[in-house]
Amino acid sequence: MRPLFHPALEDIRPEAILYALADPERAAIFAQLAGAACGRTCSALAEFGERVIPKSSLSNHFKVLRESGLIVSERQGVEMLNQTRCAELDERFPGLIKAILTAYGQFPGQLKGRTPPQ
Amino acid sequence: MRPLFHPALEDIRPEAILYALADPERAAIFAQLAGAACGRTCSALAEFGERVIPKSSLSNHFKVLRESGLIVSERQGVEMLNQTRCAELDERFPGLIKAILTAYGQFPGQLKGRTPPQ
DNA sequence: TTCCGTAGTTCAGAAATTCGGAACTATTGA
DNA sequence: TCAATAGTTCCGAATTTCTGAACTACGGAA
Repeated sequence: MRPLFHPALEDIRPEAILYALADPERAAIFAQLAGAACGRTCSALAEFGERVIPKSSLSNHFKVLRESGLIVSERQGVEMLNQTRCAELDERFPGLIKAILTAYGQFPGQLKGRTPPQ
Repeated sequence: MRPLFHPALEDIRPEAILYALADPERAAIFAQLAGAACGRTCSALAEFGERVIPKSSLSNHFKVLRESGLIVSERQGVEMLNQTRCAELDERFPGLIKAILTAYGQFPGQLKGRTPPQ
């Protein structure tokens, strides 16, 4: 298992962010992470409406989000804890993440992940 | 030659916009259109740094931009005049287009299209 | 220490998408 | 009618995406 790669803030590229969030499943995962108070595991975000995302696909989604610079993942025992890099990102690309999440937010049917438990 | 399709404003989807602009070539084309005072033809935007974009690829880029709702294309004699739908889009997805163009703008090497003649 | 269960990663082949040259269509002007 | 220009469509090759199956990593129980 190779160590997880996280790009430095200055290496984050806009096209990678747009690519990562152009997939509604990934956008839903990211939106849930952005809405959660604390980090969340991969498997906690495996539902997208009716569909249960296969775990290899889910793993790949997290990899894309991580390597594009949108999230940080940290191993916590058996699980991975994932968190957004929203604050950093907003410094680098002002308004970008918020505008994207707002745009998706206008499509109630679009971000179909399970509502995070409070 | 089938007639050109342009989605209605309310049918424009955020994932389509992100997908279209996740490609640096398309983003460069769009940025130039956004910066131009008047509409521009396809062939006027065929350069991306060193590379000359093949015309079938260029045609496809314009199709993707058009069908995602980012531009309108109108035949003007032999040519096509292309313009952005920035104003409309900003109403629907506030701040989105500007944030994306600003993000790309931070990478001088990224948007390599030819500078439009004044 | 070994074994088991859970969480996530990696691999590999199938399916889908993208790329771009060549052929085609549309329009204008001679 | 013909030639030239601008852009589109077609289609095969190359690349990318998807996902089941096998694998790795870690923790807990005995």
